[in-house]
Amino acid sequence: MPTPDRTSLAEIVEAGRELLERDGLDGLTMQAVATRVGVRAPSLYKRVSNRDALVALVADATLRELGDSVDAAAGELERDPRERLREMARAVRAFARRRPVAFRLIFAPGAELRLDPDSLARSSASVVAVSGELAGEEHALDAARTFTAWANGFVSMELAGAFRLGGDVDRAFEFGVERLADAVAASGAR
Amino acid sequence: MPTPDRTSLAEIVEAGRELLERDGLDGLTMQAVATRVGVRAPSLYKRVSNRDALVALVADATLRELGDSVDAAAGELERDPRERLREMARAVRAFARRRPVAFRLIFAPGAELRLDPDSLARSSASVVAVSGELAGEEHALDAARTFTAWANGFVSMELAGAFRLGGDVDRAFEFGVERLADAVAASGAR
DNA sequence: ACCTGAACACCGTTCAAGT
DNA sequence: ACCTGAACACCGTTCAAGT
Repeated sequence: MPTPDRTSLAEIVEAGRELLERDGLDGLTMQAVATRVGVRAPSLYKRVSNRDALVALVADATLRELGDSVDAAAGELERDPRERLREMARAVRAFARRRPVAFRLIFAPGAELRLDPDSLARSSASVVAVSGELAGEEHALDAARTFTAWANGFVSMELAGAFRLGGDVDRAFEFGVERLADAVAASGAR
Repeated sequence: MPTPDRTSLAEIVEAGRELLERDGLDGLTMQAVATRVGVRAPSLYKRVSNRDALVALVADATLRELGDSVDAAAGELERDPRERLREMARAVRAFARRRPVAFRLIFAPGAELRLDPDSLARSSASVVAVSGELAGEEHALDAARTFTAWANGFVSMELAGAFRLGGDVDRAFEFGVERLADAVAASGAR
């Protein structure tokens, strides 16, 4: 005899995202998620195979949101590609500040977490496009990887509190964007 | 009546490092460490205040080792700074492959982990020095941060399996080193 | 068909009792 | 002064029993 559903996968993932940001990865427990969606912990296993799978779903949702933010920042095709690259870098940094815990989860996951290739592809599409404009099509992928590595690395180090030698971190960020744009553009000129 | 020590802090940290690499952060349990050093879990609390503190000691030991590797790769002062920068980047990548779990732990720590400022300073000294040679003293710190962000970002993404769009990752790495060296050197010319 | 309480194995941590 | 067993609170996960 059927019972009406008392929760849903989407609600569970959303609860996971909120708990992750509020209480860290350790605070994302099955019991806390269950309480938040109004159910007992064992019931979660009807929708999710285990905690790691739930963490992966949370990471994937965040990766897609990041991809959308960067896409939006990339803006119109007509604009100066350097300006678009700059805006994309700022969007990554703003996103990391909005969801610091999830950002770390995506870019330095535990060994078990495998990000969905489709989500990865979507999240990098606009970076590859702008990089191609700057560096030329045959260097688009290498240039996109160089830029993405710098942006994620900078933001990760900032979140980790690794910039402790003084100096102005905002200025270092803007310095980096301009140098990266130059570097990538230079490669197109060869 | 005193009892002879059956273990030491150094031995505990070393056991933690081995377990971390072998079984991941989740495998670094107080019980596993205790077994490995031949003691019961409660005894560990004589030398370490709790598990997080032990994890921090493990991270710090790894950060110092990374700093030493990069220093060694920086080599002689007389050599071409671009070549030195290249070797330093390769040293970071080699280190990450040797200790992937610990590398991730350092660059995307959980919220609680604070790296020791002294260890951070030591590990970045030679990068700042070489960057200063390339970019000029007044841009040394910004340039070092740009380079370090790229190197750590690239290696972290590689470890996370984030480069899935095909293409040659080794080539992307070498492309990145050359572009970063150019970018940083260009800033010295202004 | 979904939900629950009970149960199991495991973990971090504390503490009184041993030597 | 260090080490231990026992205990507590907590977690992930399974499963038989309820509706």
